Amino acid sequence: MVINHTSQEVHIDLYPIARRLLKLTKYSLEDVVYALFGIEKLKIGHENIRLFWEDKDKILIEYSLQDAKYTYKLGEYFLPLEVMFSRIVNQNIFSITRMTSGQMVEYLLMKMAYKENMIVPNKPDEEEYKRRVNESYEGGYVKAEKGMFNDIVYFDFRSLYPSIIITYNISPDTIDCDCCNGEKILNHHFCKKREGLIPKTLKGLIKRRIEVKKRMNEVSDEEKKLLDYEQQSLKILANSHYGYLAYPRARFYSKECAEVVTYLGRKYILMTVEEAEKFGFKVVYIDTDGFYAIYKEKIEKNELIEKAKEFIKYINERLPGNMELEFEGYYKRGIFITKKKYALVDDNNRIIIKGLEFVRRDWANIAKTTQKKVLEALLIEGDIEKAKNIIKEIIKELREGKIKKEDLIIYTQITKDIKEYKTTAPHIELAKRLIREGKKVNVGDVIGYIIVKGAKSISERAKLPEEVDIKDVDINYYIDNQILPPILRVMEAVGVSKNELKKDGKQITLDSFFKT
DNA sequence: ATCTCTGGCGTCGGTT
DNA sequence: AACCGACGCCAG
Repeated sequence: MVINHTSQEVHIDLYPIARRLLKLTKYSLEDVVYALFGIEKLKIGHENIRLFWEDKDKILIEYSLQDAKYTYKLGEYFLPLEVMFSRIVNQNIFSITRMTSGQMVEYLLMKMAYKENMIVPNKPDEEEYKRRVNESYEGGYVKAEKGMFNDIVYFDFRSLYPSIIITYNISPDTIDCDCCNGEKILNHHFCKKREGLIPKTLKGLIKRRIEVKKRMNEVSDEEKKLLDYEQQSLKILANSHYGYLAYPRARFYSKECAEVVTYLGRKYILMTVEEAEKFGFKVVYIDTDGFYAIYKEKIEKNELIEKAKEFIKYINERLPGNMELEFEGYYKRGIFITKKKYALVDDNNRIIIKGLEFVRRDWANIAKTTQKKVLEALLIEGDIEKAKNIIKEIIKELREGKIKKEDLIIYTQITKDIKEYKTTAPHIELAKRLIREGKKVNVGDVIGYIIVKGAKSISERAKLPEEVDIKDVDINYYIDNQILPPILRVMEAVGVSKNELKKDGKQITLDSFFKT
């Protein structure tokens, strides 16, 4: 896909951009373009090759026109961000579009190092790379309490890791310098006299972002859009610096620096949580740089929000450097299931779902939508009985065969060469069979499959959707392994135990309970 | 030929 | 039945 700028020889290949986007989805390029821009799907594939020969001109013109539309729309949508990266990192757009974030950070740091008259370290050789890969260290702090809560507030640090790096001057060129001998953090100290390369770079990015955001309020809508892209790209780059420090192929690698960053992150989130509890909050969920809390006693919503703002003021007066806690929002109800899995609803009945099966690609649609309906019943209406009825209803429909094939497809990605897999799994076994049949399966392909009836293992019963007759679908698999587990986890979190759901039944399966 | 990092859950298919 | 490694995908 190519943009040709007629007045000069600008030649931008949009495929790398499209590929990056597609990697995140289970959809084809055509599907995505259709969803984003509403351009009709059209392929010059087997389906219309006959048409191609019969009516060569027409189809060729149509195809070309559509290709141009695709290209234009993709460019319109993605190029501004790439252009901004290009300006900040000072590399041409062609290169930028095929760079990873790690590479962009590296080029930016090299540019800064040049300005500072610093010598840039070499890339590691393979031996050094392997050594680095095996170095591991502790990351963010996570803690979760199971249950449903009302009147929840969420606090989080504004760019926690970047602000720690700046505040403590953490950088490969400042760690354990010979000129200072200050306070030790994890047995390391950081130079007090010279500003490090990474803090300096981050400061620049953040300062520019603040300026851009300020300017956004003063300009036309047209210009505002562009500034928003600039602001976004600055944020992405700033947030990538911590990861870059621990990236084994980085020139400016320093596991020690990364380790200190996460250590301080844990220290500050725990300290802040402790202060919040002293302030009267009860913290129910913590993850890395933010936490959800309720108030120890029942108070009005407005009062709660006042307390939250008071706490923000109190804590920010005590946080060092440019570290800052923010009051992100109020939620009228939330269900916390495990670490990394929870759902919330705000005042406008907007539901936020994190980590649950609903947001994952590798669960069948029927399981995901059922979970969402249950969450809606619980979060918006607080109605456990209604949630149970939804489950019964879905299972009844499934038994009656009222189900679309598409809702049963499970999508899983092939992430490496088929020969390298050590275990058997449905998508792997299916991919192996496709290869045996002479079809091509590439790394990165997303395989969609449906489980059919039979006595063999699940892997052996995974079939391509087009091979499956709806009558052969293993409904029991979908009920017991797809629909029930995700919703039971939700129900358990709101205090309905599995046993309770089973009633007094000993051999009564969950499935049969829901049938009645 | 790689693809910024760690923490974490849950499935599948094995083993004991 | 309990446990474990490989795997995929998500949160932050």
